[in-house]
Amino acid sequence: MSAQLARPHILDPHGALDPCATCEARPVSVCNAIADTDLGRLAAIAVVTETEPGQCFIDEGEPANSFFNITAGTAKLFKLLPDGRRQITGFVGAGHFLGLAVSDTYAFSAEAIERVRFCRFQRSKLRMLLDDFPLMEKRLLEVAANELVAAQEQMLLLGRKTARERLASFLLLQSRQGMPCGHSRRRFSLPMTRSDIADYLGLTIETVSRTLTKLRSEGLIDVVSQAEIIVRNPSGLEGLAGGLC
Amino acid sequence: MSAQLARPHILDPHGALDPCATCEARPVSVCNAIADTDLGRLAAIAVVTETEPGQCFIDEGEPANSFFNITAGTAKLFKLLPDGRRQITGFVGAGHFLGLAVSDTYAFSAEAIERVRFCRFQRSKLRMLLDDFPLMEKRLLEVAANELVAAQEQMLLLGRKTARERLASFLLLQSRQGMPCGHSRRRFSLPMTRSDIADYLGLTIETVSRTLTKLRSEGLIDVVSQAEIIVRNPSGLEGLAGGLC
DNA sequence: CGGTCACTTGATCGTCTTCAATACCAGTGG
DNA sequence: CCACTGGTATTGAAGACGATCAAGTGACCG
Repeated sequence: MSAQLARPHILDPHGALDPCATCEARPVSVCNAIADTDLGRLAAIAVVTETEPGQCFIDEGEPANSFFNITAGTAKLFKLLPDGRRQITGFVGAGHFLGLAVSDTYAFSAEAIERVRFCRFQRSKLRMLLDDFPLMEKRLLEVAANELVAAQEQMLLLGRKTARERLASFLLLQSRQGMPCGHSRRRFSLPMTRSDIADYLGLTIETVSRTLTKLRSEGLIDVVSQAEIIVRNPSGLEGLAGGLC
Repeated sequence: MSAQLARPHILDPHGALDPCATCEARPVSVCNAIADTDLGRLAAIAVVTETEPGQCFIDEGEPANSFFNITAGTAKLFKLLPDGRRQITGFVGAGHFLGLAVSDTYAFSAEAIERVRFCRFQRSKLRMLLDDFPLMEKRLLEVAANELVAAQEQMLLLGRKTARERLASFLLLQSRQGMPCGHSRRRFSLPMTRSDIADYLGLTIETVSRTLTKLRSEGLIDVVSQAEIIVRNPSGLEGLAGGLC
């Protein structure tokens, strides 16, 4: 018998540390639908992985063998046109579940912006697990429903809002990122580049840059550094964004 | 005792005709996750309703008390900006389930294009029912996942495609409407107006009209009547649409 | 036959894109 | 310490695509 580490109370039956029990993303993730006592089963099929910034960990069109659950860092999801035009469909952080599509290939690509850590689940294994934990399936449905609402909001932005309105909406969204519902930060930093913002808002980097400058000159925001934003006039921004809920 | 109607074999225990057993939308709807023997419970909480074209049956921002399941006709889903700009997020037909949002108010409005028939379910009642039929919850998750994929495709369209490409994508989508996966019709009719198409594609009616004329003059399509389209060159359209899966 | 409504077509305009130059910043090596 | 480099962001000028404004067409209907 090999030497045991300390803290045997968080060892699972196989003698390894249970990563799920101590996972900092659990409170904000679908995993919280699984009781502590059953957490070992989830941990048993989770493969924790880390990626460097700029690294792609999901490729549109490839066979969809895995589900993913982000536990740290930020990634961008995007779709490409044959000629290289790109649409970023979302920025995802800790707690976000990926790969829900029913199709047998991924419908989008995912690339790490910051260093990203995630759990990878083999689809077939997770599906079996879900059969035993209907509560988690319920949570997934909730999550999917919320994402659908967000997607519709983004369609409104892309189809009908001006560049100014898009930037205002985007900045407000970022200021609420990770905050409890109804709250926001006045000061926050953007982990993504201007190019990412442009491809998320259906604009060019030049228009993003120009519009940010304009918003700054009007006193609505402050651009402390390239990545650092301060919202000077939240209600003004909200007015511009046009009733983003 | 009151007089009985004929066809007693499709009477449910309460003596009313079971609408679900004979529903023509059932094969294409989430209801097919419920076994024939349990169908009475679903029918018991379904309120069948019909709406005239142009009538709104879901209003964005109103308390979300009901789920809906379209059984006939076509409706448009849309969001509005305070100044009246509109983005149509989808056209939905028989089998489509509405109201999945977790929020306590609707995130979009729905208006009948053709005469629409749907089942209305009180949210609380359907939620209780779902607890007893996890298979239906599974189906809902599948449906939501598929809609999410479609929404991302639409974001790509709205954010990065030109007017020509948007029309091409839209026409291909319509030509596949209601067809088994991988199939499409060469000839089909559009139930919606140019204004609806414009608000779905993030364009104006003038641009939609002009672009259709252009596609016709190039021999890609034929516009038989205002509502009737024939695809003359499917692969040409697909090339334009740019890899719509 | 006049009215309405949806659609089409034309002319002009404006927002955002494209192309191009410049600024900024961190890292590297002389 | 300072030039050099590569990547990212900003700013400027010109151009294009789609929007806006406006007029005309055709179908349907009372």
